[in-house]
Amino acid sequence: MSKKLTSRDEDYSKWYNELVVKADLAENSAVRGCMVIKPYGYAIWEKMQAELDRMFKETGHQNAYFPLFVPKSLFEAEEKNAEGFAKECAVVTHYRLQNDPDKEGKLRVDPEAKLEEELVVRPTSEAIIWNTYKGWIQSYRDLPLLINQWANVVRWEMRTRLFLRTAEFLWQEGHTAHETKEEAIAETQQMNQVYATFVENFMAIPVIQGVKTESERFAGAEDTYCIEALMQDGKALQAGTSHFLGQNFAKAFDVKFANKEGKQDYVWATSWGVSTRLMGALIMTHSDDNGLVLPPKLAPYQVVVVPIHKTDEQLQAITNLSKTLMDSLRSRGISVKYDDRTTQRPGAKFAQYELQGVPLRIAIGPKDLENGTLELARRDTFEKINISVDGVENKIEELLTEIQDSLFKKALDFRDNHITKVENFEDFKKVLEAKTGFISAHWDGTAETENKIKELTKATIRCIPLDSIEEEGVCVYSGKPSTKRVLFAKAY
RNA sequence: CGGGGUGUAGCGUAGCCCGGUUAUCGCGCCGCGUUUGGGACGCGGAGGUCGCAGGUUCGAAUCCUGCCACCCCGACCA
Repeated sequence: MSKKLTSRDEDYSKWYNELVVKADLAENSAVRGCMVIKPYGYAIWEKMQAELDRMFKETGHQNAYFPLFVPKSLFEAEEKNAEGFAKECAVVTHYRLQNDPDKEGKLRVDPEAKLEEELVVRPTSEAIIWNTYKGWIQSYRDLPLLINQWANVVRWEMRTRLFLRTAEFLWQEGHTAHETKEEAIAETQQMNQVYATFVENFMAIPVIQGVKTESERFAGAEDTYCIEALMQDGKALQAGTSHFLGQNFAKAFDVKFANKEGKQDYVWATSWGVSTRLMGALIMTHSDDNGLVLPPKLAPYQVVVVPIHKTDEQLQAITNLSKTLMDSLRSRGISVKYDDRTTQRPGAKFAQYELQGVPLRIAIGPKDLENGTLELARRDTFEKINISVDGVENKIEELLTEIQDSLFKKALDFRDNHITKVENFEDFKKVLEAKTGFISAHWDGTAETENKIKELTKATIRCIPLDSIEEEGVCVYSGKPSTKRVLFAKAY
């Protein structure tokens, strides 16, 4: 009914869902828990993919592709990993349908076509990849093996949410093999840093780099590095993870190599991934009650031009002027869309592009034709200026940079204002209730305390920040001694 | 799988308690015209197995039974 979105303050979830649908990013599909990513949403994902892919290649990685199906026997080889994902696996048991003898026009699963061995639809690809790596690695000369795959994975979640948690999602997963423990750890850290750089510089989302506690660690990993972001509702979002897998998978899949001394040794492994969940982070970090706000580096088009006219002659003149301007902008690498639809009025177009988060909007009307000007409007601040067409390219370029920077600063301010140091459990609960956000507190290092706090407050340890300084303190819950603060928060 | 809720046009809904003849309204959609500097207006029009299956009744969107789906809160999770 209402063309406006539900306000963020009123109902954050509702706002989020409406925004995703109305900004034309994605919608729920008829398939349970799955999502249709619409062209506009996919265009943003493609920009993210392109930049990440570039960064992966710059750090020496190559792309490859592995099967969707993982035979159960391979899947269960690394026990902890299998156990961690077992509860959310889709499993293929048959390979054929047939006409149902009891129901005209219906099909049924052919009971004769049962697979010898069930196939697990990959919830992650360590198993199938490490089983393949066994054949690729014999010598230290084959190492390091630095491979990334762009793929879809399936995790049969109970409750799903557009982009943040869907039964099927798109991601990239890097899987590397190394000669030494040190090298593998360095790779794990490097890729976490790549993620942090990408998310901050490209998506304008500030993140905290850290290490997961044992209970939050990836199933089968020795150590999980992560980047954690803070959403506008004060909840944390895990935006990416990078795992040091030790020799767990090498041992499970018997991947040995001859080292320089001629001795057989197991390789050291890492895996790392980010998913379409980043789209959720993007939406929840920058958007407002008018819709999506996109950082210029991610916007499918950075500038939209809306002509305003009464007569065909005016439209023609505006189109001519716009073409020249757009050519000039495009030659500077700025993407522009020209919207001369006569089926929508200007106001409707303005509202639509605000909803879709286009960073800059240009309106050109009859008055501008006379004066040689145009109206330039910022999506993030709604600031409008009338400016001469001559030399406007410089101003546009400048504004795009400024918007990118100011989105990051705004998000950073918000994030930093929502990290609260807390010394006792009463304050812990108060801050979590009233202010929300991250809580920086001492923790005694035990899973027992971690679980108890989770049980009592729903807050989890998001990470032990990499830059956490050594300081004497006592655990916020147990009162036992502690040497470091960790970050707690309620999370998505 | 536990606790709560909802299913009426593409979307959002009224009607249901207290059964009654052609199922309400808004958005969107189609046609014609007038419009176009912030979500246009007028007139006309199309669109419905009222979630599904039974039952009660002269008559069911409305009452009863069973089933299904979805949403919210838990548990699980990138």
